[in-house]
Amino acid sequence: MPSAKNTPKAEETGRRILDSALELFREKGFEPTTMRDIAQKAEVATGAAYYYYPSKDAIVTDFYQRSCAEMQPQIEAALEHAKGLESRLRALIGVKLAFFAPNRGVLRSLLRNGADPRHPLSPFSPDTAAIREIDIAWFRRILTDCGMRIPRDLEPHLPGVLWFFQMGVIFFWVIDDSPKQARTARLLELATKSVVFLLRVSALPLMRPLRKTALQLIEIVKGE
Amino acid sequence: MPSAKNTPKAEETGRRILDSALELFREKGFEPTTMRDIAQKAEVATGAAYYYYPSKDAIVTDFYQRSCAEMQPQIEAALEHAKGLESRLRALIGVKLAFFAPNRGVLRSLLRNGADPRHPLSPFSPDTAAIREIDIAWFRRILTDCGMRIPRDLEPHLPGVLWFFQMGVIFFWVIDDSPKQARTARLLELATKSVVFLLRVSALPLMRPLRKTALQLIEIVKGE
DNA sequence: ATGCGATACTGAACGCGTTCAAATACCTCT
DNA sequence: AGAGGTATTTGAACGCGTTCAGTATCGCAT
Repeated sequence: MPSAKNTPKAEETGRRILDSALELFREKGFEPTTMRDIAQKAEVATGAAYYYYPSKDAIVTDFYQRSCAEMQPQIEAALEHAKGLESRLRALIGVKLAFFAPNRGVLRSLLRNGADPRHPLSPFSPDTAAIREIDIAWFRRILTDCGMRIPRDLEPHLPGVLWFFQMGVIFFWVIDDSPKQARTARLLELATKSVVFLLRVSALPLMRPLRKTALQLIEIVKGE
Repeated sequence: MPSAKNTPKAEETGRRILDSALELFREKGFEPTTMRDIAQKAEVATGAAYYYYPSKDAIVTDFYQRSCAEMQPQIEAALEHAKGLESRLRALIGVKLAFFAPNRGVLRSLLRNGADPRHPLSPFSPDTAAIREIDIAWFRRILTDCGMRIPRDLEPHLPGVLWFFQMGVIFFWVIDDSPKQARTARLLELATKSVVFLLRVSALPLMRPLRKTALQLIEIVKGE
């Protein structure tokens, strides 16, 4: 949201800046597009963009936030058509990849500053906590709905772990330069299968010590 | 190597630029340090640095390459004192963390452009292939020396997988802001144990189908 | 209508990484 | 010693993201 300006005219200007930016990003990529380009296309002065967005990166963040909102009904619909944990996981991640497909390059610039939670643009930063929570809630819902027996100790962490898994897939996807990102498609297929399998066997009594170790690792990475 | 200048005087200038840069990086961080700062401290004109280094980032790359060379004997020594796969893995990774400890922030800037193999600074880029190969060779050696039975099909991929594991630890380490990076220490301990355990069970006949799946995942990620 | 405060916008300027034409230092051969 | 060429060094200039002191525009109470 372009800093939530009140008047209709201002909102219009904000949209024009966002739309111009995204079009240019898609056209020539994030870095080659200059703020002067964006302002010119939106028919405002260079500085105007900064009245609406604190930085060039913030435009991408805004795009990402809007996208998340837009995707909610699509995710809902996709989960309607898919039953079972595995196909639902695939569906959930698939919706996101399909949605972002025209803007893969834009997303890449967002993940540039990667996993450093210090950087406000990172998917792990406090600034993006709200979006992250919404995302994680979907995984939580899928897990509780699937009727599968989930070990008590693992349960609270699993949505976050699956979200992390999803981020990995998305990360691979933005980098994947195989034709039509075919490698990502194969990865998603096989990795989802594997994740569900691991989840299944993790409930076996025999697997208790292994599960406890995994749990410890999760806790270390999460930082208590 | 500062573009391999021949005369002694030029080499001296190159070193002065590198040393000034590293000192400033350590002192105030990578981004706050400007090329003008570096040049001034090295007592040359602003442009001179670019005669030796094509970019600010390249200074960090050079530092990284020199570090790798310097670490070789230390690694050799560490492996002398450690026996067994697990403790050797820990020792190998431990040497790197200890070596880079005074320059953790500098390394962070190197990993900023993270995992995009398109970016020349990435540890996965073609430009850094030489260093990567040296690194992987150590893992290969540890594996062959440890006398453990390694499944034939997994064998060619394992050094690369362990190297990837190491990169994960290093990545976690540079962003770990717990006191004295205690979390990384615990992660290294537990994760190394787990990796060796997984390797051990992967040879069990019962695990064949699981291993084949893992193999497929590795091949997808490696890109054939 | 008039004035006034907030909102929306302007464009010059800043500091950055980087480039480059020009100047200088150095070496070699006669 | 001097000419010519290469290696090194200079510092102004460029384009970028960003900032900011100012200007215009608008809604509204008087």
